[in-house]
Amino acid sequence: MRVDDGAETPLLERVRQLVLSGQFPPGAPLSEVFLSQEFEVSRTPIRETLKQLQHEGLVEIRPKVGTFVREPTRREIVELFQLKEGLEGLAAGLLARRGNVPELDVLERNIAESDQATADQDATRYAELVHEFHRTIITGSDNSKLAEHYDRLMNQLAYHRLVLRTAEHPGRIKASTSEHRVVLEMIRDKDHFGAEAAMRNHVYASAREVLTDSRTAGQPLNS
Amino acid sequence: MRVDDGAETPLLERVRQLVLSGQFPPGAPLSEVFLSQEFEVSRTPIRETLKQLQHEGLVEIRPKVGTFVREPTRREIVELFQLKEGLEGLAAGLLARRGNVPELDVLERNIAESDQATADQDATRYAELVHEFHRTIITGSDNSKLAEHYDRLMNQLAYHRLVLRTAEHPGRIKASTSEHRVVLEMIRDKDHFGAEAAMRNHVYASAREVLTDSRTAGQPLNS
DNA sequence: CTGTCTCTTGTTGCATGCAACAGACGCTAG
DNA sequence: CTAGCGTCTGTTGCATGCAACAAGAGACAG
Repeated sequence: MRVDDGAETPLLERVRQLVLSGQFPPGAPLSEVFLSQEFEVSRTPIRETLKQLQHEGLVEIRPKVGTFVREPTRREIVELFQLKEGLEGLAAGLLARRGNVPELDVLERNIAESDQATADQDATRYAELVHEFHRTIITGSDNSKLAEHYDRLMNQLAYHRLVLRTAEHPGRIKASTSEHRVVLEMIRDKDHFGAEAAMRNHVYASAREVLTDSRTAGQPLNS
Repeated sequence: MRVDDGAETPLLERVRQLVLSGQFPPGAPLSEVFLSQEFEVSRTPIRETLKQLQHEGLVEIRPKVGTFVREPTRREIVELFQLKEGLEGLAAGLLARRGNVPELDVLERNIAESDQATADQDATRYAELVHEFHRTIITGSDNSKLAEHYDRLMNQLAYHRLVLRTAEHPGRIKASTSEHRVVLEMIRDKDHFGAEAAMRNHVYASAREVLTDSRTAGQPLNS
């Protein structure tokens, strides 16, 4: 089960991508009639979709006024990263307790491929692999509710938009992969305390990277 | 900001209470027309409400078939308690870092009142206070996103229904209040590692109590 | 008696119409 | 020039109509 129901409504996905694409600046109005024309459906399903997106924190619905693209404030991003640290740490700890599960080999391969991508200077592929590593930790925790909340969190963070910027720091890349390796080692040792701590340190470090970077880069992270 | 939008729609709250009240057994159908008559609104707002409740995990919408009351499986309850442990632990740690904030005095008073309620054998009041203690930890973490996810989690757990059963174990009550005291002490000492650990231990212990109790009690926790 | 096919009924999913409201613009008075 | 007021447009919120679909009952053949 992913973020909403069993079979993700294509419409929800499409509208979400539209707002995540960034082609609407924050604060831009998303009128129901406009979207219904854009996606060739009636206002009713658009309405339902917008409510979901509001719930995910991607848009803001001002009652009787309209729906607007919402960019998280800097403070919210900090909060979300704190949560991310907690959830991923929890997941790593749970995964460590599970012993030898196939996810561990997936992580192993991920690290190997990450090394390869680093050698190839393939930043895009590297970003993908990072995402995959973290996602595997989550699914490997074997806790569907945790996964649900995590997906929700990542949607709110619009994570890929953030991580692309940091993927260009070569120093960070090396450190990050090394941290991944430590996490996996701890998990293999069934050291769930260590795994949780290592994962949290890793998330914390990457969050710091993203936040300090975006501050200087003057991205439109309002407030 | 609470669980959904700024000003909680009364309808959502009312329908949620209806399904949480337990007067519909799990699996019972919730037809839109029935609810629309029950609450004297049209099907459209009912529909939106049901989608929200599905998202909260309280009902299951089988497309083209209908909406049904959903009781979390035992496995899901375990998962939710794992999450609860993580989130509340995280919150306690964050609160500990904040130094002297008014929430600490609220917690202090809460413990005092809990002692009083214990002396008075007032189980209902005690359950309230427990809930309040945990909620204060959350708000005291000063992380609105954490609070959002927490509220969502608690809705899924239908927590009060569970905790009422455990409130009758006098031994557990004493231990629980004592654990609360330890948590507060750690927070006052700004020992965020200790606070987090203490909080997690506490949540873990109470979860164990609830789960072992309900297993023997044969509550309708299916699966 | 059992398996299958059809039909019927109840339900959802979506489109659309209408009323109510928020906000902006322009006009007027001071 | 400015403050205040009225109107007007665009938008949402909700009600309702209609088509499509799923599941169950019943009949019928084997």
